[in-house]
Amino acid sequence: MSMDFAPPKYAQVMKAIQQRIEAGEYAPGDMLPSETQLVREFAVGRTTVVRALQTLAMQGWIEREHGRGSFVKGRPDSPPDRVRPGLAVAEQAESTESVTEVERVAAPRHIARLLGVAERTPVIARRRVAKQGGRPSAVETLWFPLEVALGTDVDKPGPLRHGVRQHLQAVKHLRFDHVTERLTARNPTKEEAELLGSPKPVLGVLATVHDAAGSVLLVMSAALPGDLHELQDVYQVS
Amino acid sequence: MSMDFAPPKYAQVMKAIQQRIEAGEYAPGDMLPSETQLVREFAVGRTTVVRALQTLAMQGWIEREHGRGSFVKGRPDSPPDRVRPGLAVAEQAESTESVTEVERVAAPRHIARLLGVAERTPVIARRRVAKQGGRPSAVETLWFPLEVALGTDVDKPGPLRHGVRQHLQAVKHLRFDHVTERLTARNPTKEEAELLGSPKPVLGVLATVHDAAGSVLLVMSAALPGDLHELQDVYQVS
DNA sequence: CTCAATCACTTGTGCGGACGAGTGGGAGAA
DNA sequence: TTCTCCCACTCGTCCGCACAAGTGATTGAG
Repeated sequence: MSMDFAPPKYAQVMKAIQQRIEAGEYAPGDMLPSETQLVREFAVGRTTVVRALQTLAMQGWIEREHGRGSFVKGRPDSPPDRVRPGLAVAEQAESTESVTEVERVAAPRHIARLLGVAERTPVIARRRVAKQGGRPSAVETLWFPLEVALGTDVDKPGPLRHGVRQHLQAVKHLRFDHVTERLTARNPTKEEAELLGSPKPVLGVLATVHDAAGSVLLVMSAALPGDLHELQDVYQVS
Repeated sequence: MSMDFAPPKYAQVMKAIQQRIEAGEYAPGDMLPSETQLVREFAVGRTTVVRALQTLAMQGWIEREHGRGSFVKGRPDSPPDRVRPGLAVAEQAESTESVTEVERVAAPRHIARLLGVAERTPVIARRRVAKQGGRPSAVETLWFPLEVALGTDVDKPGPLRHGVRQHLQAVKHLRFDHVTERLTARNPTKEEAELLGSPKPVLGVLATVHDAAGSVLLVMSAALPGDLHELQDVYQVS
């Protein structure tokens, strides 16, 4: 029985209206059908219609005027997507060959500083080699404080099929809140060069993942060969 | 009788919760009182409390988890400052020594493609070497289509004291709208290495500056030595 | 004709109730 | 002891209803 869940009704109403706006059926400036009419058309309660309309208004699709009606504004423009290598790494599912090493090691100085622990404190280091078309395309190491790793599988060599973020949230309710990312160009370390099979310059990424309280959940360091990776970013000029 | 209207109850509830979050009474990560408790405390219906909480969640103050509770995230921050080397370069004032070369040259292929002109079309190349503490810290080249450069000083060797952006806006009313930026790690070209005085890997930045209509105003290419530059970025996890 | 009251329509806000589903802990069975 | 089931608690959604308040056209008194 793989019954797919129907989306909530207010979302269905929203979607229908959005589609009509995009299709031009409701043109900018037009008045939408009144709440009462929508109630009849979609056969739902007014609560539901109102919630759909108010959400659309908050998202900028429409404008509502007390006593007059709801009016189409058009598709709201959203901030363009950005490249976030730090998050992508934590999001990524792992495959069997990607995880090469998981150990408990003394934290190197720069990692310890980012994790907020004393130098040489034991931490979990989880190293992975990402591949594209059979060739290694990146070397990534995830560093976890012991408190974070405790009771999870991040300190076990098996691949995490749903990615680190999902895993931490599922088993320990740890939620990612924000990421601090530092990026530079450097030569790969000898070890990275071997794993990558190339001594060419790499993008060095150092990302710190925090929870809502600001505690550091993990640090990610990665080497992305410059000839394979290009980070793109589009932004508005204020 | 100038009775001020009381704000709606859901807004009062929102405001109260926001204030408690700002005051630290509800700290990030904390669980908020349950809907039922808030109903009792504020003496309103659940509809009202739910609306307040859902609005707060949409605005990023809190996070709601089905079956668990509502949790404080903190004051929603405006998008954090990002590093935008592309824009910084155009914004920067030039000093006497920084501009090394201004020529009219045939556009190299990759630049021509970004400018949207045919290969080998003549364009203006404006090269600069940025310095920090007397040492060269970056090599930047700005490429302008002739139509853009016409009537401006960007094709003249004198330094632009207020930066390229200001200059273009002042003399030709050209306004920057958005920037597309591509970033990678590479070895410096022979020329760049000489100017920088070092063969170490560099961050290669290629930025395209557009106006509101999408036309390309200029392309910027830069080499930022990895040992001198680190780009930092902080972002919220959705 | 002018103007004000009225009325039908719109959205804004609010309540109480209902049922569903996810979570987590504790009681009880194995 | 360990595991499973159950139950209390959470939020998610939806309904019907009610009344307030803004808007604009119609009506009717003057």
